[in-house]
Amino acid sequence: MPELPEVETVARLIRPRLLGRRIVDARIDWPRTVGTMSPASFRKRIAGSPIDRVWRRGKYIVFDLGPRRCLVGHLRMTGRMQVREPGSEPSPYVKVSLALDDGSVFEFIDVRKFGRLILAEEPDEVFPKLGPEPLSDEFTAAWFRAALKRRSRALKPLLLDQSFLAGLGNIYVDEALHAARLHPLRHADRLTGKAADALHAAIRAILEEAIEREGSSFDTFYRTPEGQPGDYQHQFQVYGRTGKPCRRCEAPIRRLVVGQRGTHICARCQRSPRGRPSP
DNA sequence: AGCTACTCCTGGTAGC
DNA sequence: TGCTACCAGGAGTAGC
Repeated sequence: MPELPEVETVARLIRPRLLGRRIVDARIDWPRTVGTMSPASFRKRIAGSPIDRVWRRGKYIVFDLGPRRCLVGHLRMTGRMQVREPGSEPSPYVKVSLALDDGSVFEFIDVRKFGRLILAEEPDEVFPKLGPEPLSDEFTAAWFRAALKRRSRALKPLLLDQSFLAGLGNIYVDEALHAARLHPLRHADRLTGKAADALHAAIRAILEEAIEREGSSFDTFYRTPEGQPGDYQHQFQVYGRTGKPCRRCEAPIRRLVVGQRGTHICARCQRSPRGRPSP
């Protein structure tokens, strides 16, 4: 599922194809994708809009479309965005198409239809409360230490909470916790400063490397807008490696369920909150 | 505050 | 081979 590195990759790859273009028309094949606005209204309002900027916040991609108009996209589970050349065949599972002034077409593709592409005046109308960007200067080790101290929740649900920290999802949370040798059920306020710093460093390092590798493509869904798979899945230490040996200690990777989410750990490297290896 | 349960979806796969 | 049942999960919401 697309998380911060995948979303950042999408933004980087579609940006040069969109900047300076103007949207001339829209086609909506699945009305829910554009939220509560009617397809007719969406089409009428977006036509003629210039694409001034393409940026990312957490897992959202935002298209600034002139004064007091923007398009806010979220890929959720299986969403993709791409810009196809004039005259080329439409992709399967396209939910929204935006015809651009050079003949190319922006496509929002989404097999499971969870993704959204919302037209609004300001992004804040669409964004829920979002925590800091993990790769920004705001996300310092000191801030993270203090923020963890204020929360009693288990690390896994806390790190998945976008209002705490924006951009992490199931994969990168599991990877970061393993890198920092922390069990997903450890409680945030019980971490030592050293452990909090290790987690902070792990989150940043993993996200940076994943972006460098254009994200992860562990199943048939995620592809970069150029149609290429990402490369970070080869770096996975725990995610999707149930039963395989931990690359650090050889113990088999275990899968558990935490907060309805599949969770992957090395029971030897990541000690349970009780201080014993997980059952 | 933070937990669980439920909802939205459908391709892939396990089991028969 | 062909069918059915179930799984994956981000995030919003409801209820406790």
